[in-house]
Amino acid sequence: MSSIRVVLFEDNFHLRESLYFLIGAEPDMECVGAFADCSGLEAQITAAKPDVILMDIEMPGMNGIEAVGQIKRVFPDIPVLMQTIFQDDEHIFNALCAGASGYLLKSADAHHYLQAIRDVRQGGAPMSGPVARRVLELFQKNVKPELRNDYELTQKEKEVLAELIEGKSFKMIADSLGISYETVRSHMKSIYAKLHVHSNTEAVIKALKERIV
Amino acid sequence: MSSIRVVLFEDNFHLRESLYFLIGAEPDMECVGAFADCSGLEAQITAAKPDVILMDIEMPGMNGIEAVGQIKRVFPDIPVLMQTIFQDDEHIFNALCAGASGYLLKSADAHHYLQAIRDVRQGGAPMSGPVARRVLELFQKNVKPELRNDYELTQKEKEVLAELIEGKSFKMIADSLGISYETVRSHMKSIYAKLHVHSNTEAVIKALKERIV
DNA sequence: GGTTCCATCACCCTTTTGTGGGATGCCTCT
DNA sequence: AGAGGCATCCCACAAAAGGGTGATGGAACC
Repeated sequence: MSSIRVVLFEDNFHLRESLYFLIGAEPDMECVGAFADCSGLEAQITAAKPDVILMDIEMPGMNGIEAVGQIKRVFPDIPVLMQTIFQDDEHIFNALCAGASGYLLKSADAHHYLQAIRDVRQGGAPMSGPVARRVLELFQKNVKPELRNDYELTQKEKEVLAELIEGKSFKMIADSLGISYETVRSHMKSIYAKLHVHSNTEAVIKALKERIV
Repeated sequence: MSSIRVVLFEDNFHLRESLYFLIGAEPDMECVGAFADCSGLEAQITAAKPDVILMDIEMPGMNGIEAVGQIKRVFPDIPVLMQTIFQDDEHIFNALCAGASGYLLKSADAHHYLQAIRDVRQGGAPMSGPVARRVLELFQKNVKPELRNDYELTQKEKEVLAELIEGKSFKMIADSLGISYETVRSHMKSIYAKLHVHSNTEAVIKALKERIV
C-alpha cells in the first residue's frame, strides 16, 4: 500500500509538532496537514486528501466531536481517530456516535499512535484498553436483553432484591413485603450465596449491571 | 503485577501446544492449563485459578460460546478471550453477549495473542481490527447518549464513588486510593449530601442508573 | 489577607448489615 | 411416609456503615 496520508487537528502546539514529526519519520506514512483548530475544516481536508484524520476532542472553537460529525457528512469514507484525555461515557458515546473510527486516550505512547493509524487504515477500530472495554460492556448490555441469567433466585428472593434496588433498608423491605425483618435477612443470605457476593452493595451492583430482577 | 495465569481451551493439538509453550516462554505469564474440550470446565478453572481464559469457539462437545456463558455465571470476574476463524456478525454477537472480554481472529500472529492477554488483564478489550470495527458499527446504531448531571461531585468524590460501584467496602477503598478510612467516610458523607441519599446502596443505585462516574 | 472550597483525618455513638447457627410449617415429588 | 426446597421466623456476635462535630493545610478567588 502506498504511504498513509495523515491530517491532524490538535490545539496544543508541542503535541501537534511532535505528532507531525513522528508521523513524518515513519516510512509508511506522511503528515499532510497539522492544524490547531477546525476553521476551514472542509477546505483543508479537500486539499490534503488524507487517508486518516487524527482529531483532538478538546479544542477552541469547534470541538473535535462536532468536527467528526461534519467530516463524516462530507467525507464519510475517511476514518477519524479521536485522541483525548476524556474517558467518560458521554465523550466516548458522542465521539463514536458522531462517526469516529477509533478512540485513543492520550496516555497511549507514540508507538500506539502509529499502530492505531495503521490499524484504522486497514479497517480496524483502535481503541485504548479501557475504552474498548467500556464499549463492549455497553454493547453487551444494550443488545440481547433476553439472554440474562437469573442465578436461580426464587420468586421471593427476586422480590427482596427488587426492593433493595429501590434503595430500601432491610426494615423497609420487611414492611413493604409484609414479612419480618429476620426473614428479609434470611432471603438476603441466600441471595448473597447465589450471586457470589458478600454485601448489599455488591448485590445491587450485580443486579443492576446484569439486569436481574 | 505478578505473573498472569492463563488457561486455554483449544481442540487443535498443534495450536494448543504452540500456545502453551508460547505463553510459558513469556516472563510475565504462565500457562496453568491447556484443554482440548470443555468437559470438567468448572473444576478445571477452580483448580487452575486463571487470570485470563483463552477460548476457542469451534470445539467438539460444548462450544466456546456456551462455555463462556457458563464461565461467566460461575466466575464472572475472569476475562475470557475468544479466538476463532469466524468473523460473521452472529458469532461475534453471540460471543460478546455471552460475556467475552475480547475477540481475536486466528489470523492474528503470536505477538498479538500475547499482547491481547496482557491487554485484557489490564482491563482492555482486545479485538482484532475487523471485529472492533464491526462492534463499533453495531454500537453506533444501537446506543444513544443521554444527558447526565454529575451533581457537582468533586474529583475525589467521583473516585470514591467509582470504587464503591466496584463493590468495594470503605476499607478497601481507603486502601486502593491510599487515603484513610475516615477520609473515605468523609467523602461518602458529602456524596450522600449531594446525591440526596442516605446509604451506600442508594448512592450506588443512583450512580449506576444515572451514569454518574 | 481574608474567604471559600477541598482533601485530609479523628473521635464518639448509633444503627444497619453480615455471618453462623438454629427451628417451624408447607408444599411437591417420589 | 420421607426427602427436599422454600418461606417463615429467632438469637447472638462481629463487622460495617451512618451521623454529628471538629480540626488542619493547601489552593483558588476576590
